[in-house]
Amino acid sequence: MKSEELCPRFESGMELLSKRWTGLIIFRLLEGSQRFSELESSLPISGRLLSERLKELEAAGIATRTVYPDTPVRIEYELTEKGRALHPVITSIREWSETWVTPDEPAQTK
Amino acid sequence: MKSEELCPRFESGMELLSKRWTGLIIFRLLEGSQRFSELESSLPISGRLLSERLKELEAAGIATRTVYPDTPVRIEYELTEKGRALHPVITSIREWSETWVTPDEPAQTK
DNA sequence: TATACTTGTTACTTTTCGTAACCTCATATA
DNA sequence: TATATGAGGTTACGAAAAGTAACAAGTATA
Repeated sequence: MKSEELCPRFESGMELLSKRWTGLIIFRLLEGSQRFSELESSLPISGRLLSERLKELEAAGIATRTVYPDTPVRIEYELTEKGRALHPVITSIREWSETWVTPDEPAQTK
Repeated sequence: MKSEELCPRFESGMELLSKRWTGLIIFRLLEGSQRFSELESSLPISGRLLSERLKELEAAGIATRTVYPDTPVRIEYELTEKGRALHPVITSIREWSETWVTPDEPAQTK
């Protein structure tokens, strides 16, 4: 009565996406490249965590970081092809949420 | 240059799904109802967390817990309609993972 | 009485998160 | 020269969540 093994790629992908804030950051980046401060002000995430997550996304090949030596410096984060391929995932989560999540279901149950 | 506000339902749904293990538990339950011990042995999650997550899924209306007074007692966890509606989400994550996650990308980078 | 089985819970340690203060680099201003 | 300003972070530290292992409740059988 054993279930099958988990596919390691699926497990790995799920682990990436199930880190807190990762999904929302990708959602924002799907709208187009974003600066650090734009992400920070448009999401309920602190600078420390945002910095950490962006490094993880870069390391995973999902986003890129580009430095523009303007003044003051401007840094743009942008999805790679691998990152843009997450569009259907985010879309399906959004569709499910719109249908099934009730408005009185608070994001944080603190 | 402000981004739009996040849809509260989307944010809430994302938060649910981005809790560690939630996605994998739902993946297993999509295969059919499962007992506590089946979930525990088929996923790399400890009993303590599994118990916690199943309570959360029940509270969110995604899964149900049914007691069968066999001997020893048998308890089955099963998805509700709201839970089964997550099928497209899990499927899209699986498709993305199979295409984009490299085999050498370990689930845990410990 | 003792043992076994399932479904958890408790106690404890380690890791991750959240908050706020601080740092760096490049200009701009007094 | 001194200091102020803005972007993009980093550091320090207490709080919360996760990981681990031992134990407990309920029921049946030896």
